[in-house]
Amino acid sequence: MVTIADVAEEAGVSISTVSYVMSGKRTISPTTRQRVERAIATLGFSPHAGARSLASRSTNVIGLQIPLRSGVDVHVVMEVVTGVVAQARTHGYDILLLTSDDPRGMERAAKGSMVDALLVMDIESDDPRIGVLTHLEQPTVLIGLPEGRRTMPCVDFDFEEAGWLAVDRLLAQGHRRLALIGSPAEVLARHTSYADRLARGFLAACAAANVVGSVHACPSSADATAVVDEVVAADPQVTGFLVHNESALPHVFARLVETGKHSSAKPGIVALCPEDVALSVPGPVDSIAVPAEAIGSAAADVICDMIAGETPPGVRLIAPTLTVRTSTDIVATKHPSTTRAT
Amino acid sequence: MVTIADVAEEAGVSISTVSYVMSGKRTISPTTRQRVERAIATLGFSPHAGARSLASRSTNVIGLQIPLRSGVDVHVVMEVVTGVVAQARTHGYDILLLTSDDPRGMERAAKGSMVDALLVMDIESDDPRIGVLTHLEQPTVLIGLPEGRRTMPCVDFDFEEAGWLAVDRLLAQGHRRLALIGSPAEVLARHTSYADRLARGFLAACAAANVVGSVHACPSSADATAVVDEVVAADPQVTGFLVHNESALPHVFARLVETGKHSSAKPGIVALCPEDVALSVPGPVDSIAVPAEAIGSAAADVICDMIAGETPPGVRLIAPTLTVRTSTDIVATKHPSTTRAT
DNA sequence: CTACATCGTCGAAGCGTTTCAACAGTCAGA
DNA sequence: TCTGACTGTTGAAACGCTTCGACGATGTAG
Repeated sequence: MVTIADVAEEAGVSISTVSYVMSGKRTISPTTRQRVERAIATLGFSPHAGARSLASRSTNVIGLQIPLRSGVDVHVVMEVVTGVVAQARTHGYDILLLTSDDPRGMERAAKGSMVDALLVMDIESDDPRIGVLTHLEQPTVLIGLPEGRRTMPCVDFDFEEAGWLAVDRLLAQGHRRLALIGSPAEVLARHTSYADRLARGFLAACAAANVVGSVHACPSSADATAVVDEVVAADPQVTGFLVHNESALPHVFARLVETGKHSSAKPGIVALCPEDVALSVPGPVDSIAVPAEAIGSAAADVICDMIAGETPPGVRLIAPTLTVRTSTDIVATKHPSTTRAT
Repeated sequence: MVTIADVAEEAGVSISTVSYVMSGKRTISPTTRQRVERAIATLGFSPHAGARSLASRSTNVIGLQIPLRSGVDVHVVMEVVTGVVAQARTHGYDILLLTSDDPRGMERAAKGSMVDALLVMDIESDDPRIGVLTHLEQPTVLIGLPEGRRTMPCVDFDFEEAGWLAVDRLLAQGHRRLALIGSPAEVLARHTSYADRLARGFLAACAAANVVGSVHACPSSADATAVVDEVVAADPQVTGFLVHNESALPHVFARLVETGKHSSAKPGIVALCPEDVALSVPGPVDSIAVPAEAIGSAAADVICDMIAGETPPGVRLIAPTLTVRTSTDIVATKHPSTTRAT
């Protein structure tokens, strides 16, 4: 292993000079800098992460808790992770993967100084992990939005607003009885933050417009077809559907087309999903994009800022955007950006 | 921060004694051990990972390179990751996420002593990263199977054998013209290891049986339907289909049912995908499970053994299993385990 | 020409572990 | 009773880096 001492010797300078060249924390003459940089290159030196973290009391690693629970949308999770990793790297941070849903994994990483900060996904409305997290020294950011007093910075897509936006669109198309075909039952049951907020926005918008709206759990499989049939059987006059379930979307779409509830002439669906999923369905659907990768990079930005000592933004919500595909004039209706602070 | 010195003082012993209690590398009297353990518990001590890695020259972290390229099956990737993380934890290892496809990310992690070993997914038949990896000090395991001289331990599902097995089944059902509906074109184009091997096994089995077999790329979207139509148009007599594309499966299934190529009475499909995907399709299909999580934990086992200094097994392939769902007697045909070594 | 910043560099003191060599104490065998 | 082996414990030396304080050398103002 090549150490900083080897570099120092090769360059004919002291160890501290090499260190200062690398960190830029002191002014160094151009000639010295060049000699050191050349020595680093020739020897292929890269500093020992452990030694560095011991001396500097920081690791340049962020712990990322990702959900393994059933019912979560892997596609979206992966995109969020992608966004986090890529953006964290631009700030010079690596990602340590934490998967156990039990918060002791995070505690272990934090107390063992393995990470400088924690990023937690798959937040529930009343998440039991938050208690543990508040006692840690490292800054923490939630991807999601718990209910009640928010003691911790949060980043997420504005699902509540997305509910309003979808209802707006369905109303504009003349629908007066709406259904939200949502996440699998287990996701709703544990009050996953995004599902709760979407339902809240959807129902509030329906109530505000004095229109009937109902929320339905839906499995991520072909059984989604059955759910559609049940919803229609329960209220045959339902004509507008907000679908928030990536895996179920193809099935729901197919069934609604079959039963004449959706066509390009008479559209009845707004899909809430990543763009490529909306495009992969055999026919046009209006959709609100879940900007999963953007959520990830926003979260990475926030947490890196916090590590750098900047004050966290409280809550940062990414505004939804509706893309219309069912009218002949294809337009992207951008919604005003709603970055709120708490 | 509470250090080992605090624990030592609290317990009334020396620092080294505390260290030996934790590592178990020396015999300690029961009374001392208890005192130390109590002190650790009261103070809530957990050792500083950086200091530990500096002194012991090992990090207890494994770097995992996961693919972000287009066309890969996120579902399968996630399951592999799950398996890796869970199994690595049982060996006391954490996972550092590396996502850049450029091998310099891995080099950085390795040379900076951030990881004790590397696990690389999404291997291509002639993977350019392997050259870089061989020059690293840390042991490396590939999840996948490159062609040619294998200088590195590999773990994977036996896709080649799966090709044979699928053909066996289709032949047994009386099919004589077979098609493999496979991965997206970009995956085939870059010669992703599993796609190559599956095609090889499939074609070899067809040739051995003196039967027509063809391989087709297929996008992971509703356009899969078009691919089915093209395949059938090109050779209307094709009756047996091996489908290896999780996202396309529902569409391919639907189209083959519509066109009368598949029904429970006259089955024409073998699906190669995770079990739950095969079960989510609206009707019975025979399937060969891709045991993604098992691949992940097998890889974790191998790499942990290597770190522990045990000799690697060369190549470890997990044998495929066919599950028959289209006959009235539902049986799992287990294939003889084929763990080969190179 | 002196006084005083400023600049570039260096020596050395940590950072919190692990682990080696050594050392008291106990015990069994001669 | 003495010797040697073994047990349980300890002090101190690494491990490779960051960073503080100090120190000449140079430039600038009085």
